Amino acid sequence: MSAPLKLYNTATRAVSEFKPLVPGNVGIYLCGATVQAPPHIGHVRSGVNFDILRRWLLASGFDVTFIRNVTDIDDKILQKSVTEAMPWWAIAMKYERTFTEAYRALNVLPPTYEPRATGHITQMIELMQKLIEKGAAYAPGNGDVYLEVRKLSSYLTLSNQKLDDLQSAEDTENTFKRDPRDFALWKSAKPGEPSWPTPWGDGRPGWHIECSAMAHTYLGENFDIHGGGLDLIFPHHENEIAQSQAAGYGFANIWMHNAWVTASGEKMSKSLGNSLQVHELLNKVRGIELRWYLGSAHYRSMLEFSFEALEESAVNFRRIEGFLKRAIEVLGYRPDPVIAPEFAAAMNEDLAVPQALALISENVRLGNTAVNSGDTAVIATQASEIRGALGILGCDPFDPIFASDSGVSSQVLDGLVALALEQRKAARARKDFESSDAIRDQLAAIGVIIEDTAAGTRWSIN
RNA sequence: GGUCGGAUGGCCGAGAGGCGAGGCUCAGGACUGCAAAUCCUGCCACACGGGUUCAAAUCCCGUUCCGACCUCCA
Repeated sequence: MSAPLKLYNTATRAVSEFKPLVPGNVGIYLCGATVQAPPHIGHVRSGVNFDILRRWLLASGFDVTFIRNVTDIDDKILQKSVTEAMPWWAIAMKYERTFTEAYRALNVLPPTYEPRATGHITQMIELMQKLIEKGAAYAPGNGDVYLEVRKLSSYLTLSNQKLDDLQSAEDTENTFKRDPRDFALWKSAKPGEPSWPTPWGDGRPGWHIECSAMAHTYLGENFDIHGGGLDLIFPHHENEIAQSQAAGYGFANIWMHNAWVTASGEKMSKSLGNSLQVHELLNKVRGIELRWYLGSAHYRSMLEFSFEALEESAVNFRRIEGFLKRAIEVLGYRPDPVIAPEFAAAMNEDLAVPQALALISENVRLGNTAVNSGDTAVIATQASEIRGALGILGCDPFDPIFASDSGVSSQVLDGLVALALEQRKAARARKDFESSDAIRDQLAAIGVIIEDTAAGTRWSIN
């Protein structure tokens, strides 16, 4: 490829050339879901954004090891366990499935591995042991284990804060901390809650330890990219860095954070709560259209959600899809995906998807003009470039994951529509437009849209 | 209080000293029996006040407004 890939690094607040630790290989750790509720579109925006990164790295010739964790134990899961009267592990699995389904509906590639927190207790204990040995962490004796942040040589470098400037936590009930800013690596067992044995007593993981342990397990002491939502910078990622570096690991080279989905300017999870769940929106638009929408803004920009914007975005996508369908009808085959140099240049500039979208629009325009004039060479070129771009964005309509059902039922459908179109054609031939329009209206009423073209009448399902 | 990010045409959304972003909507036009689809044309915006410059949405200074995080939110 021509120009090198450049990425924004939250740690340096700058866009710089991406150089993997091992040439040709990229290790990515993405903070995945805490499975305590079904995913809303903010969750999957993160999934989609990093999926685009992954696909682009793959297309650029890298081998990518992509780790996306599932945090299947935390306070809220335990709360849900009470309110939903189910074991905590059943809650976790129930919601993990909803995430898996959402990712699948949006064509987010399955990670190379998807570790669960509770499957890595051993690694967490090892990490804590190391931290205690090095004097970075302490076990006050009640079963908790804390990281002593005052002792760290550096802390809060990612969020650029000063320890003393932080508003102190309100809950002063915890008297086991040496400093209110120390955070729990491990929490002592409370009655009725799940726990695992450790040298310091029975308990369960704190929030941050699992990611450090799992990233270390699968990607090693140093790896290339760590990603997640903007809101994870502090405390989650700061604490991951603190733990890992105190243990002597280099940890992540580049930190990437996606911005939120907002509504009326506010972070969606605040203003709309859980109302924008993925499965709800999939009743309004197809998965490929929702993905197109979520991927269309730059990953570091807030995406201002509205149903109108979603619908507009879907209309835009259907125009692209419409050209591809027409192109294939004219050509008689599916042009193979090709990565246009301009598209590559845009993607290499910190994944400038909006610029890439403008290029696709140009491709569509040129392609449609070529369809009108019958210039098959141009049609093929434009269609190939569009498919190449859509493939990276995870929105290729011919991706099998988006394939609509085929088989017997669609054969019958083809036949029925063809029958109706024959009738209409006959009516038009005898200038009986009243009848022909009636057929068109009736088809439209059941969701079959028809278009008369120079090459004949084509139809599609609305 | 600390840290970080915004403010762009009716809407979404890029860009970042001069050269049209793009999409959606809308208004004309071409094509069509009429539609639909498609193409063409138009709508020329950058929170406010100063300044620098031949030239500022873009740089500098100041102001206003909005949002996020501050120890279990993507």
